[in-house]
Amino acid sequence: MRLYRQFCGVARALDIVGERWTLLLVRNLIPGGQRYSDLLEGLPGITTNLLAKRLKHLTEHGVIEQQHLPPPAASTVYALTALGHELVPAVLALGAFGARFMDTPHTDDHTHPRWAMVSLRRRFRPSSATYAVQFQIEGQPPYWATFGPDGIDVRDGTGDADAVMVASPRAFGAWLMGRDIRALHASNALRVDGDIEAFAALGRAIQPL
Amino acid sequence: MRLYRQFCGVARALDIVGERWTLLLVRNLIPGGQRYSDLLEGLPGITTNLLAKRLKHLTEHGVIEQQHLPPPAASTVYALTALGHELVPAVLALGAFGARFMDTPHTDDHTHPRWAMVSLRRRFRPSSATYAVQFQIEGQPPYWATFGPDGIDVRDGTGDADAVMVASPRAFGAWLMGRDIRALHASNALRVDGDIEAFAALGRAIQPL
DNA sequence: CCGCATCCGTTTCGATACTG
DNA sequence: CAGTATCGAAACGGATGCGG
Repeated sequence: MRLYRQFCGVARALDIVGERWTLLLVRNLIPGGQRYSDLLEGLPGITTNLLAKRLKHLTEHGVIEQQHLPPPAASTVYALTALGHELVPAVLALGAFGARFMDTPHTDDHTHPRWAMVSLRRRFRPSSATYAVQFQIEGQPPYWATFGPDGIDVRDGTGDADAVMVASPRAFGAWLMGRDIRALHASNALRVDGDIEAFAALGRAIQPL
Repeated sequence: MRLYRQFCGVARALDIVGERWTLLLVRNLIPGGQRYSDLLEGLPGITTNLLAKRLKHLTEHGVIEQQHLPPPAASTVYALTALGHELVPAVLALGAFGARFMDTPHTDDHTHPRWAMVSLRRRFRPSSATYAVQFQIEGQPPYWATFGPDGIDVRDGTGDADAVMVASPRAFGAWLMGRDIRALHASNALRVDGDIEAFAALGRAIQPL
């Protein structure tokens, strides 16, 4: 791999995460660690050899690490290290820039709930009320989010929640694009168990794109 | 050029500025527009064909534009558009990440005062006092900075200043690395005309790397 | 099936030479 | 000064193989 050899923070960062696919790989790990095959599925178009190469490269630079889950999980996942999490502001800042180009939707674009989950971190504006919610999106691992005056945290997993959304990726996407949660619930596009006001509050706190 | 084709802000951003050299080119334009040859000099290692290609690509996407300066300047410069300036937070965020790898200085790294000027934008912590200063670095175009409680602005050019630094790139670098301005001035490493307290205040407001 | 490694055609990049 | 043209080297994309 080629280095810029510049005594500059931006160049140093790009020496590590400037190659193709690398920052998207980091993006997908922000909510939590993932297995090799999960990453392949979440990065449509990447090839297996390149994914392996990027994983090795990021591991060597301390951005990610392999975590061996205890039995009976019997699986290893790649997860961001503390250093890797320092990249989150840069990923979100790039997302904020790129978001303005999302109004022209190329028809054959891939979509993925995980990318939208990450985008919540920059679209969220602190709200007065504090809630915890759970997302059960069809075909996806569960996501758990807590939000309030201090910001939002979205991550893989489950936990105590004021409300649980059970939805298809399509219905989840509609809600993220601004559709009212009560209207979606009333039309049976999705189901909410618990205090639906939690999702209504979150919806109001999310900025367009 | 290859697109990721993902409906995601991060991917959209990388479709535009994810190629090699592109974000470094943007970095060099943050203080102000530059000519083709200025960019070549400020991006050591880039080749002329690649610079031309990147300039065309960024122009097509509205990130930069050619500005034709009025006579007698008789020159055209490439400058960030309003859209291009929206990339500044992302560039600075990457710089903040990469800065932690600058403690291991590869001996053959290139250095450039312009990169350091850009880094001031993220290293500066709002100060109580408001000043305007001018940098006259040997072999470099003049830089003008204003700073105070609201932050800092560093850009190409000249203006009313409380103090003017006349220094070699090396002395300027020493000051940026934390050396006291009065000590440097006393040792004749550089010259300060005007209120030296302006540079002392700026030095105190700059975080290490 | 998961987690890669290998092979190979295509694209991009880097180095140099050259032109309006 | 401001690029364009050419060509070898490296990176990337796609398919396939292979051990646990």
